[in-house]
Amino acid sequence: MPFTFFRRICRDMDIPKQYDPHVAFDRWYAYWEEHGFFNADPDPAPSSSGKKGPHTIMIPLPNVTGALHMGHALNGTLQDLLTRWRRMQGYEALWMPGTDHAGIATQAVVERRMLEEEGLTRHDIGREALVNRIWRWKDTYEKRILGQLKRLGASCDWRRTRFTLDEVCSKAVRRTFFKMFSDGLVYRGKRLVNWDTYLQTAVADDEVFEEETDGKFWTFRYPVVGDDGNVTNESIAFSTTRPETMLGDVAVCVHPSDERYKALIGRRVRIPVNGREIPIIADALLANPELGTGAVKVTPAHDPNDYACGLRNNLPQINILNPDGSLNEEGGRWKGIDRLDARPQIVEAMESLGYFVAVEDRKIPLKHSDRSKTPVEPYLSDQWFVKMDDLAQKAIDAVEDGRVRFYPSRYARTYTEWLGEKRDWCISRQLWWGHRIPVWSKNLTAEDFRRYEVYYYASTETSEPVPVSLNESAGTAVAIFLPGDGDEEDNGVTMLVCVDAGNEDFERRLGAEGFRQDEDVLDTWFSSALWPHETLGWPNGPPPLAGETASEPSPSTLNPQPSTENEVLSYFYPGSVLVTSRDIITLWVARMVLTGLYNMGDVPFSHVCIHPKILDGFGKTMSKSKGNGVDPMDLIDKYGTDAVRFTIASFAGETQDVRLPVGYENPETGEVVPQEERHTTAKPKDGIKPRITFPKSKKSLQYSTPNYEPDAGEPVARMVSERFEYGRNFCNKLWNAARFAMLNLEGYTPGEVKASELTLEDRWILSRLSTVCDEVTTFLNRYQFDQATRAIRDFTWNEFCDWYLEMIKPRLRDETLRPAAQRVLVGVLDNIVRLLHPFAPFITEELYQRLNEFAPQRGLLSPQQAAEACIVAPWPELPAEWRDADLESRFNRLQETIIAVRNVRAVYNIGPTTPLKLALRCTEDLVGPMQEVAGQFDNLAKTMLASVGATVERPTGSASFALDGLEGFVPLGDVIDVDAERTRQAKEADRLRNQITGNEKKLSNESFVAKAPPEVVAGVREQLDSLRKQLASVEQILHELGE
RNA sequence: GGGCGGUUAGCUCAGUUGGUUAGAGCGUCUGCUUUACACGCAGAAAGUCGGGGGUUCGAGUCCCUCACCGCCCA
Repeated sequence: MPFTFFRRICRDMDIPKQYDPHVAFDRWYAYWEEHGFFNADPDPAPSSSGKKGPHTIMIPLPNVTGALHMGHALNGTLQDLLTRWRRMQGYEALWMPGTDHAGIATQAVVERRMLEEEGLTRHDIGREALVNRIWRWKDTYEKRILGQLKRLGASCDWRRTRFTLDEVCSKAVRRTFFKMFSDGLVYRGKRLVNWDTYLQTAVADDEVFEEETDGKFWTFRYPVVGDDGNVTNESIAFSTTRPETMLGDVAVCVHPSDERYKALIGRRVRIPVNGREIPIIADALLANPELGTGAVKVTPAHDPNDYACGLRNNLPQINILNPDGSLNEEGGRWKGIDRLDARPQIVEAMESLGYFVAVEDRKIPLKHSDRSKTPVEPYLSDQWFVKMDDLAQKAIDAVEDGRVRFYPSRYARTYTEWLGEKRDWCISRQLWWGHRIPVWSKNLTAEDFRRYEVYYYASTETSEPVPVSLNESAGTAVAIFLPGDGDEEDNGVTMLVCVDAGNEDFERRLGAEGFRQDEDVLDTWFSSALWPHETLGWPNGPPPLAGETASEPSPSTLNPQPSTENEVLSYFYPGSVLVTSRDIITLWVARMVLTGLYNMGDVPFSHVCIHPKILDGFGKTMSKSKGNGVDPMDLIDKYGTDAVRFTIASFAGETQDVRLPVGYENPETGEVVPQEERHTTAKPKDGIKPRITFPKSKKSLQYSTPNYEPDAGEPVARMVSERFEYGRNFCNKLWNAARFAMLNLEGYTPGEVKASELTLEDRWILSRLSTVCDEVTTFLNRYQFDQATRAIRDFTWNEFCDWYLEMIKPRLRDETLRPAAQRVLVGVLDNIVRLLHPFAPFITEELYQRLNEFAPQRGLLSPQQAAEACIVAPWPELPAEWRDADLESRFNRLQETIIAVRNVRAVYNIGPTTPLKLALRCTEDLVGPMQEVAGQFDNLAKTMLASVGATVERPTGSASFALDGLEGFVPLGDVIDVDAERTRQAKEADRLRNQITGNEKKLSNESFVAKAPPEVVAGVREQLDSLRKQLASVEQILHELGE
């Protein structure tokens, strides 16, 4: 058993001076997993278990295309932080892990690699073989991704890990599609898409990027056709960057108010390269009289603006391209030639026909496919759509009425405005990797038609065809009928049948009858939209947990209602909060809400926490493909998980994205060179790979960039970012504070601490601790992670370590005072450790377990048995009565005094071991308190409080300071440099005078006194008073120095 | 073109509903092996809050405008 083993280690081993994150990771991650602390299950007895109920977070499923990057590390850290925090608060906290098949991205990566390494295309190996290869890729990366999450400390319920293409998710996808199809929400239609001619698939708008390319801007003329059908001398000129699209032109368009062309509107022109006659039309939206010739050609099938114009003006759509980018039969003599090769030939033809006008070079913004990096073509193709009007409206309502709330709230607008467009969702992708569209179709023969005519009439008797359920399949298949899409003139009727999951027999029967399943797969977002409920087992009941034997899958039935027997689903749905970055609010968040409402009748989560993005040192989004990315695993290697998490959490504020400048490190010497932009774009030149030069060690090393792989065996400079020293140093500080405490716990006994045993510093630290616990809870409630980290860090370092620990040292050396000091110390430390656990789980578990060894019973202020582990220890909550503003301000006065003495020491360059004396002149009410803490002057400033009182005289040869209601004198004898001291005091006097003038000005301003709130005016008066007193003291000091 | 966010110390960022002298970490400078910590301790220097205009007794904070950077949508 690892724990008893650890007990032994603990006794026998000294506590090292430096925290070793790797040791802690190895020890505790396995321990947590073995004890099942990550597992979340429905609470069978919610009324008596003491649990606060469920807290559910669904991971924004990383896609299996590649490894995780800094963005994922931030995203994962925040989710784990929330999960651990809620778990400690007593919620049944579920963090659901899983990965996404990421259709096009993954297929493209595998295809590209296959082509590079083996020279094969997907058409060479076929659908099944390609899909098998992608599954192997998925297995590799899924493993890697889950491993990365674990190294980040993720406390996911790994038993519930899902993959969007696994059986559970597939059934949910299939059911949703079937349900939507049955409800008439899914339809097939033509649409202009971004066509990747290389991958031969449509790519979504967010999968294309624009790049300036060198292009040409041609101007041509089309001759106007006379009434006799022959071309006239008149012509109309237009410009284009893609001359080949002339083959698909269906009109020439001018602005209705353009005087130059008014007379031509309604007449016809002839396209010289194919002889087609097309009209000249007027359309104010498309033609801009200010641009070029003012006339534009209209190619609805190959340009989005022209497409819209075509719809407005009832123009035909002529597709001129084959899927591979070559021209089809519309290309005439260029049929079969790639459109880019045909382009110059068509220009030449126009020129020889005499219709060429001009050409100029021009930079053209051209859309490229993110996946293949080749230019995309606007292309008209058959696609499947989901009708958005009603679904989108319900999802908008859910945000507007507050059932779903965005943090920060401004992001709600991104969501509602996008959904408000209610553009139908194109859900088909021409890919092989994904959920195949479960629709079978056939152009019905006369015999087929007789068999299905009942359904045909049922479906088409209404003005708009409705889906009808087929009796042959026990209601698990529905059909719609469309006008035939065969090539023949009279092609009758096409029947489309959508089949629910689990009806393979019926699918086979359809196949036997000559029905063919749609080749396309569904958009990846269609399956990830179901993530919040499909992972919990909608619609077939709780999925088997990994490691358990799978139960028989329940038979699929046509039951559009959510299963009421699935207690996992009913307990954990709806989720609590979705944590993500803003770029997928529309693509994913909106669609999850929409499908959640559709399938479950309820929103998938009540909060959406939008966190910043991590940018590189130049303000660019970090990505592996840009070469500016930092691998979080490298950072974890170097700084440790706790440090990376704590630093990352400190980034996560509400306002903006975070720049993360990085450097390259020479692993041998540790020398770091800051990254420059040229490093990210450098490419091998003449076979020589770029190197980073390290000026100090006079070495140069290769480094990894996406542009090339370092040579095998070469030492490689690794990427680092010194900002993570923030977290590392803090962890080490905590470690050593705990180390100090444990070294001083010798002889600790648990026991109640009586009020009388509490010293000033005890009361102060308890007051501060209580405040800080409350603040951190509040910040986390608002997802203000940066504020939470700051509150904890400042408290732990600047208050607990810098003051409290220093102040109790004398008591820990005193036999009689030690027991109470130990009890308060260990109690405070225990709270700090628990407070920090969600941020830095490993160091806190390590310390908590060590504390369990030294002081298994501890607490504020009466001892209790500590929890088995920090991960399941209660979240700190301390009495509000401990917060004492008055006491804190008295304590601040003490701190200020000590700082002033230290200042004297520093200014006069007096070593820390040289004892000093201090005389304090102060008001009567301060005499007692100052005498009480006299020991602390000695302890914290090596200074003896020689005298204190209202009438204390300034000893000659003293360095002095003046605080509010307090003057201090440090006799320095010969050490004092009178000139230096005079300069110092004169400077202080100037500073005070400036402020006094400022305040006097304010008070002499009548409108300030009249209009500002009275408490503000009073505050200024009070301050002025105090400043004047301080100035008087300083002037007195100066006066004495002058003598 | 529309929308959102940003511009505060050399760098990276905080700065609640307007109200004392604008903060932190890193870096810089000075001193320190002070029995938890040099991944540390004690000090110090450093900002015309992007420019301009306005509202107000009072603006880093609210309004207008311009410039630049980033993202989203067309």
